This record gives sequence, C-alpha cells and structure tokens, in this order.
Amino acid sequence: MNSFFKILSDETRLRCLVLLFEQKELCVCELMYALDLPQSKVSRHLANMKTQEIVSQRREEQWVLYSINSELSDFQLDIIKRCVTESKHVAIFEADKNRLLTTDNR
Amino acid sequence: MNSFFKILSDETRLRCLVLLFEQKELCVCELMYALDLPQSKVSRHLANMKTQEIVSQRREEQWVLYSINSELSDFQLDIIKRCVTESKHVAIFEADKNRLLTTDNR
DNA sequence: AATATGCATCTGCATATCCGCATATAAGGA
DNA sequence: TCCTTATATGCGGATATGCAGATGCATATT
Repeated sequence: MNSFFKILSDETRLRCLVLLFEQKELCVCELMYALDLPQSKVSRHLANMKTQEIVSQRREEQWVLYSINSELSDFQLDIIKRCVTESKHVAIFEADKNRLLTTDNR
Repeated sequence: MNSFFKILSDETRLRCLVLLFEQKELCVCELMYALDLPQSKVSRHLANMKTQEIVSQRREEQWVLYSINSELSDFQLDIIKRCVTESKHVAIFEADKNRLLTTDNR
C-alpha cells in the first residue's frame, strides 16, 4: 500500500499521472513539453512507473504512448481520481494542462 | 500535494495513521506495542508527522497522546479514510489492530 | 548516406531518508 | 532524593532517491 504512495510522493510522477488520467494517452515528448522538464527526467519517471505497473506503454510509429494501467485496483484509481479533482485548485497542475493544450500535438 | 504522499509512503507512518484514525488518541507506547517496533522509531516518525502538521500532540501526565490533526484538509482526510477502508483487507494492518486491542491500555 | 527525432539508459554525484544505539529529559511515585 | 516509566533526540552509518549530462539506438526524413 505504501509503495503506491511512494510513486505519488514525487511531484514529477504525480503531475504525469494527473495529465495521463485526463488525456488517456500521451507520449514522452508531450509530457516533457507540458511539464517543462528535461526528457531524461520524464522518461526515467515513466520507466519507474511502468516497472511498478502504474502505467502502460504502447508504441505507435516513432512515439511511445503512455497511459494509466487499466488494471489498477479500485483503491489506486480512487486515489488518483481524488488527486485529479484536487489538482484543479493547484496552480502547477493547471499550468501543466495549459501548456499541454497549447503545444502542437507531437 | 506530493509532500503529503511522502508522509504516507513510509509504512510505519501509514500504520500509525490508520490506527490513530480509528482510535482517536494513542500514546507512543501503545503505538509501539501495536506496531511491534522500537520506541525510537515510532517516536521519530510521530515527530516527523507533527512537524508536517499531520498529527497533534497533547500531554497527559507521563504520556504524550497523539491524534490526527483536526485541521487536515478535506483532501488529506479523504485519502486517509480511503486507506483505513483499504487496510481492512491488508494483513499487516489487521495484525496491528489486534495487538492494540490485546495490550493493557498503557 | 547523412541528419534529425524520440526515447531509454548509464555514470557520477549530491542529498535525503531511515535506522539503531545511546543518552537526555520529563513526570510520577516510593 | 532516587527509581521507574514514557518520550525525545544526537550521532553515525547504510541505503535510497533524484538529478544532469552523455551516450546509444531505432526509426523517420532529406
């Protein structure tokens, strides 16, 4: 149970999850633009979450699309949903969403 | 937001919070019996959570009674509640509760 | 072929976190 | 005052975590 919170305890990972929850699928480059963070940093955290089976990957042409793992437990999903709700009152998350919408999609 | 998850990401702290949520107030020695962990470890994590204003303290004679801070945000409280629900399906948390009930109260 | 792009991974480093042990402090009672 | 119990904390060591930058590699694109 606490290992799931370890994932959420890093700001970068939490920001990724909030975006992924709302957007279904995002590639690494979309996430790095939205979060305004270096590619290696974003990629590393996604890899981490993939290992912990919090997100899934699928390749489409040159992009790797990440999404929330559809097999998360109700518990995990409830917590993420609650974070998404909460994120609407938190500036950094709103800024992420704005940047995401104003980038050319890939 | 993620700093709250950092608190929950440690198993000892999470176990403390689940017990505190259900029992209103517990002293350090009750918690160390329930969790079966050394006093310094329990005390240190409680001090940590007090600094982060997740729990409160009050002294009663020789005991220091800890409780969930009554000023937590709805968000924080929702998450903890969800953990308490989840904990009913997780062995280690149930074991904690059993030990707590079978110790002489202080 | 040469170049660009998207992504993953390794290295080296700094810092944070957690722990046990020993000791300090505080309250209560003999 | 001395002892016991309850709690807090300083210290040192082990481990974990996070980061930037470089590199590798596969797949476009020209």
